[in-house]
Amino acid sequence: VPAAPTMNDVAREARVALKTVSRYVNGESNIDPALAERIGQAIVKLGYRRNLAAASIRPGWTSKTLGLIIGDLANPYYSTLTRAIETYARQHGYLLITASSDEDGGRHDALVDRLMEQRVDGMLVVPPRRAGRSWDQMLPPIPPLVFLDRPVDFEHADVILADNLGGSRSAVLALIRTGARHVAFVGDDLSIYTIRERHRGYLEALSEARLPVDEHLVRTDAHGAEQAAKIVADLLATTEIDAVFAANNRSTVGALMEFGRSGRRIPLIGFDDFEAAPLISPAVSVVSQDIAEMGRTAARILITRLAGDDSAKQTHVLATRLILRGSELP
Amino acid sequence: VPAAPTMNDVAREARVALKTVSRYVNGESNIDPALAERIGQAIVKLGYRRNLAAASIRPGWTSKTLGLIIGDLANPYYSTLTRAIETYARQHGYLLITASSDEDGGRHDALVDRLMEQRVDGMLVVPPRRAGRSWDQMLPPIPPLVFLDRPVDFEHADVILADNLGGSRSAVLALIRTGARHVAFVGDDLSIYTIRERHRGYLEALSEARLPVDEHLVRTDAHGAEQAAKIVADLLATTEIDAVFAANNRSTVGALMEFGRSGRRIPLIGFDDFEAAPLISPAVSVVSQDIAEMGRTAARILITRLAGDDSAKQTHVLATRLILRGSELP
DNA sequence: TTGTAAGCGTTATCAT
DNA sequence: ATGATAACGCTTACAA
Repeated sequence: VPAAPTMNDVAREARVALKTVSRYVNGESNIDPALAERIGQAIVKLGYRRNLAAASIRPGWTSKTLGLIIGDLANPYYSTLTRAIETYARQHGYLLITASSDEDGGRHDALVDRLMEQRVDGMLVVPPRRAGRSWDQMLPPIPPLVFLDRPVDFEHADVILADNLGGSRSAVLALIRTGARHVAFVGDDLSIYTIRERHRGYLEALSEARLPVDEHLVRTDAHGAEQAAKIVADLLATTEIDAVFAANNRSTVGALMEFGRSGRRIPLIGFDDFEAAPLISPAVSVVSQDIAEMGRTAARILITRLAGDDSAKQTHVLATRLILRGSELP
Repeated sequence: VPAAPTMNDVAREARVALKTVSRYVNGESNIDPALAERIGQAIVKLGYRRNLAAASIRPGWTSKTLGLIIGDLANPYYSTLTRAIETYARQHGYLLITASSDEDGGRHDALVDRLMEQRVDGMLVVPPRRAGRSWDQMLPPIPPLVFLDRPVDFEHADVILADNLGGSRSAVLALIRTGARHVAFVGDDLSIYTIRERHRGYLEALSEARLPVDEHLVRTDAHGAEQAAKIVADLLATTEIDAVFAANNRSTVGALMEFGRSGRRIPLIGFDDFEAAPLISPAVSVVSQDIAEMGRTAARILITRLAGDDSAKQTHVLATRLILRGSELP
C-alpha cells in the first residue's frame, strides 16, 4: 500500500515551496502561471489529494462535516428527513455523518460523544425516547445544535417541531364532520411527546365539537402494528366506536390489518402519510407532515448558525396537512 | 465561544506532562494512580474531549470512519441497506458518512473525491446508473472498497450482488405454474444492470417452460409508477396477457394502481418487497432481497479488509426469496 | 513511571 | 509572488 502523497511531495516534484502548493490548492490568485502549471502537473502525476482531516485541525478551520442522530434510519420517516438534510448539507459543502440511536439514551449519548470527538461542526439531533443524560450538564464548547421532532429542555439549541396537535385536531374534526360520534384514539404511549401532542389534539377536537370523552375509546398501548390490530378488533367488539384516529403509522397499519381480516370497516384517519396509503381501497386519509421541509429547515438553521448567526435560539413549528383520500367516509 | 480544551490544557491543569495525559486517554496501564486521579479530575473539570481528527493524521492512525455512496437515501431500499451498514459499522467502532448520488456519475465522482479527502478508512459504493469516470484511472492509494448491488469493472474491490436472475426466474415460473401463458415483463430500462438480470431470469423461465417469447409483452419503458400503470393499461387493452411480472418496485405499484382504477386484475408478482405489500388485497407476492443482509455482508467484508485481510477480491451473490402472498393466483 | 522532542499534513505569519 | 518557519492537537521514539 503506497502512502498517500502529501503537499510536500507535490512541492518537491514541482520544485516549489510547500506554501505555494498550499496557495494553489486553496485557489488563491497570486501565483506565477508557470509555477501553477508545474504544480498542477505534479498533482496529477502523483495523484495528490488534500487531507481535509489534517487541514481541519488548524485553528479557525472546520471539518465541514455535520452529525445527525436519529432513531432508526430504516424508518421511512427518518430516512426522508435524513435525505433532505443530506442534500441541503451537500449543497453547502458539508458531509453528513448519520447514526441511529434506536431511541436508546445510552447509545444516543455515546454517539454524541463520538461525534464531538470527531469534531463535527454542528449536530442535528432527534432526542431519543428513552432519554439519557441531560444536555445541561455538558460542558462547553458544544457545537451548534438543532433538535428535531421533539423538544428538549436546553436553551442553547434551536428546535424544529411539527404541528402534531393541530394536525390531529383537524383529523378528528374531519371524522366528526362525516358523522362520527364515537371516535377512538389508537396510539402508542403518552410518554412519547408526539403521541401526547396528538392526544391533546384529539381532546381539543372532541371538546370543540362538544362531544364527551370516553376513556374506553382512548388506547395508548399500541406499540406495534400487530398490537394496534388487536386493539381495533377489541374496540369493534366491545364498544360503539364509529371511527378511528390512528395516532401513528403503525397504528394505522394495524387498523387496516384488522379491517382486512374482519371485513368490517369504519372511517379512519391516520397520523403520518405512507407510500401505500393511496393504493389501499378505500385510499387512506392521513395527517401528513412535510418531513423533507423539516429536514431542510433544520439544516438551513444549523448552517446559518455555523455561518455566525447568534441571534436568539428559536423553536419552529411546521404546519401539518390533512389529506382526505376516502377512508374518512362511512 | 470558548475554545475546546486540549491535552495541553489538561496537562497543565493536572500538573503533568502532555504525554502522561495521552497515556491516560489511550488507556495505557502504567500510570501512577495519583497522577491518573489528577488527570481524570482535570478532564472532567475542563470538559476535555479527544480530537480524533488530530489523532487521525498521525501515521498508522485512522479516522475510524467509513464512507457510503448510494442512489437516494429516501428510497426504502437504500435506507434499509444503509441502516444495516451503519449498525455493523458502529458495533465495530466506525462512524458512517452517507451521501446520495441521485444516480448521477458526476455527483458520485465528486462524493468519492470528497470522501477520500476526508480520509475515510474505507468506502461502500452503489455505482450510479449514469456512470461517471472509470475507477481504473484513479491513482493509488485507494482505500478498501466494496461495490454494492451492481458490479463494476474494477479488480481492486469486493462486490456484493443479489441473485436478480434467479429470483426473477422463480417468480415467472410461479406465475406459469398457476396457469399463466402470456406473462408480461414490466420494468425500467435494460441499460440498468438489475433490470437486465431480471429480464434474463424472465427469459430463462419462459424457455424452461417452453413458452414462446412475445416481444410485445416485454416493456422496459416503465420509469416510474405512473408510467408503469399506463403500460399495464395498454397491455391489458391490446394484448392477451394473463399475468404480470413487475421488475421493480415502482412497476409493481404502477400495476396495482391500474388494477385499482380499472377494477380488472390479473396474476402479479413484483421484484422487491415493500411495506404495504401484505396490506393490499390480494396481498402482493414478491421476490424479496435480504437487503439488511447485503448491508451487513458488505460492512463485514470491508472491515475485514481494514483489519488487514488481503486475500483475493471476491464477488458475493446473495440469494433472493420468492414470497407468495396471493396476488400470483388468477 | 514520567517527560522531552520530533513529526503527522496542513495553513498562517512574516520576511524576502 | 514566494518561501522559511512556526503553529494546530495529537502520538511515538527515546531519554531520564
